[in-house]
Amino acid sequence: MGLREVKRERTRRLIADKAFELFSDNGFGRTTVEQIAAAAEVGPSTLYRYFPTKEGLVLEFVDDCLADAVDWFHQQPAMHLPDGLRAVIERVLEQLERNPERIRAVFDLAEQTGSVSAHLNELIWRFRTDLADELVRRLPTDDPRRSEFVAALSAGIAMNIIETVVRVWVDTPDTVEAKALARRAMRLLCTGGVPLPGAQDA
Amino acid sequence: MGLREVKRERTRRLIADKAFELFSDNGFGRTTVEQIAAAAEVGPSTLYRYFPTKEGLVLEFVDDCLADAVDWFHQQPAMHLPDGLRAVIERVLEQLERNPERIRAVFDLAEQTGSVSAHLNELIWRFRTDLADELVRRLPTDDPRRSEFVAALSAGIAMNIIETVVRVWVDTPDTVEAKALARRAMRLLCTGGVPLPGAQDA
DNA sequence: AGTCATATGGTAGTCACTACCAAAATCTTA
DNA sequence: TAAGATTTTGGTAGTGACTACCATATGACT
Repeated sequence: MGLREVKRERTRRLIADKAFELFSDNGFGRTTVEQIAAAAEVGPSTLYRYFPTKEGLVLEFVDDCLADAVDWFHQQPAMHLPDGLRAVIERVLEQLERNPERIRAVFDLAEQTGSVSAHLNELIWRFRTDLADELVRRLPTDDPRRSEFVAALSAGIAMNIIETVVRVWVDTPDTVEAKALARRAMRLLCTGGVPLPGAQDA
Repeated sequence: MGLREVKRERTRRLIADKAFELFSDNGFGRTTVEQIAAAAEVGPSTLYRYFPTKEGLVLEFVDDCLADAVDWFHQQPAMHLPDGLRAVIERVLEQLERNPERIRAVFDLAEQTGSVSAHLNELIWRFRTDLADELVRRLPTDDPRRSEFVAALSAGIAMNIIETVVRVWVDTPDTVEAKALARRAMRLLCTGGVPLPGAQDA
């Protein structure tokens, strides 16, 4: 790896770190990108070469985790769908757990700031569609409509579990591990602990 | 109702209609709020008194539909949760179906424009949390943690069904009705047609 | 050292959005 | 209906995110 890439990596990290620092000190809305650029000792135009938007500064890590999980799943061999879903869910949580403070910071910012929350939800939505695309490849092709429908619903359920687990997890002092929560969620769903709409009995 | 409110209502509709017109003609990104204000023959400051953001112009109808459904559910008597979930889902779809062209336009814009999609997802997320708050009131209070968890997952599932159904519905020539799709989704979920993650058999 | 590719900082500009104020329209009451 | 109170409106000035563009600086290669 040449010096160029080393520097690029360093600058990128520096910008993101300074950004989180300023956001947590002064709040997202009361921090300007100029201030971030100044703190990282780069020009604003450089900052925008690294990050697409102010919100992107916050969400890059989450984006990477989700993208990684989709890639990873893409390379997995064929397996039964329930196992596959469980595997992606756990993969995402493992990725996120690599940096718990960052995740907490992200969700704190999202809770306080509408535009961050919106971009986060957008990210999540994209993950869901990517996952659905991946799932549909593993479903029978005789009735494409049905398979797309099933894939979309399945991806939604996986996403739902991840999202719910993470939200609980970030609000919890670090005694709980995300994967245990996820397993609990899956058990609740499979055993009827969570009521499915339209089911005959409660 | 005084003349004031009549005019307010008229102006509000006029602005939104002109906005959709311009967006569909020139695209969201290539339309400025000044142009919209000019087309509706009001000043930009007036436009901003009616709508919070450019995206809000697009999403007001969806927002109203979701808000209505939460309100409506809030007033419903106690019922078994599966029936309740089914009821909210159908209520939302009924509301949305009141104005199919608008919904299609909204989702078209969301597909083309990131910021619209982000705001839409944000709206959906808020609906999900509101619904979860409502559900938790109807669950046992002996283990609040568990009830919150179940409520969040249930609300997510309901939202998932609504979202999936609507996305299919807007892409479909109007031969299909949303409620029928929703019932199909519910049946798939309850009968194991959709694989639940971690289930023992596929 | 010299040349090439890329990274950087700065400038100028667009546009969404806010705060504020004076004028116009509507409502109220005598 | 006239006068006053209240709400609605349009305009001005400004902030800040973001883009396009260009000249300069910096690391890469021979």
